[in-house]
Amino acid sequence: MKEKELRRSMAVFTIGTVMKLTNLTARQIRYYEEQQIVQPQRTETNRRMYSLSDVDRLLEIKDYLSEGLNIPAIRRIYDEEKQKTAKFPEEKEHHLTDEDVRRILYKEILDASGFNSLDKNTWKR
DNA sequence: ATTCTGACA
DNA sequence: TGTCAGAA
Repeated sequence: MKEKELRRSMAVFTIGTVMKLTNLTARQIRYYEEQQIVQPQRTETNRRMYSLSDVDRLLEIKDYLSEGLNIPAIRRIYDEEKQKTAKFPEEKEHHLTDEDVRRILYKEILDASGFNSLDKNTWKR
């Protein structure tokens, strides 16, 4: 299943088609890149090229944002995912268990909403 | 015609 | 985030 990963990783979409696929504006797509949460490739002429994975990521970012997460929080999530990938190169699929994601998201949502007065042990687990 | 960067009435 | 300018 390495062939599939390769295809999902190949940058074949222009920002124009990504806009249609994600319903995001070019401004937003470029901004997210600025914030380091998506890293499209560039052509020799400096045009951004996105892969299927990038599109999925953009769609995912849209969800996180609507769930109340801010850019820094989202960046941290992908950074942690990258750290685990580096730690377990073999396990290509489940880098983060559903529980890991829930725990992280719940914490981030509280951070983003400035509701940090609660005891961390209250929603631990 | 499309995309890029930088800037802000 | 929108939008406009000037360049590629």
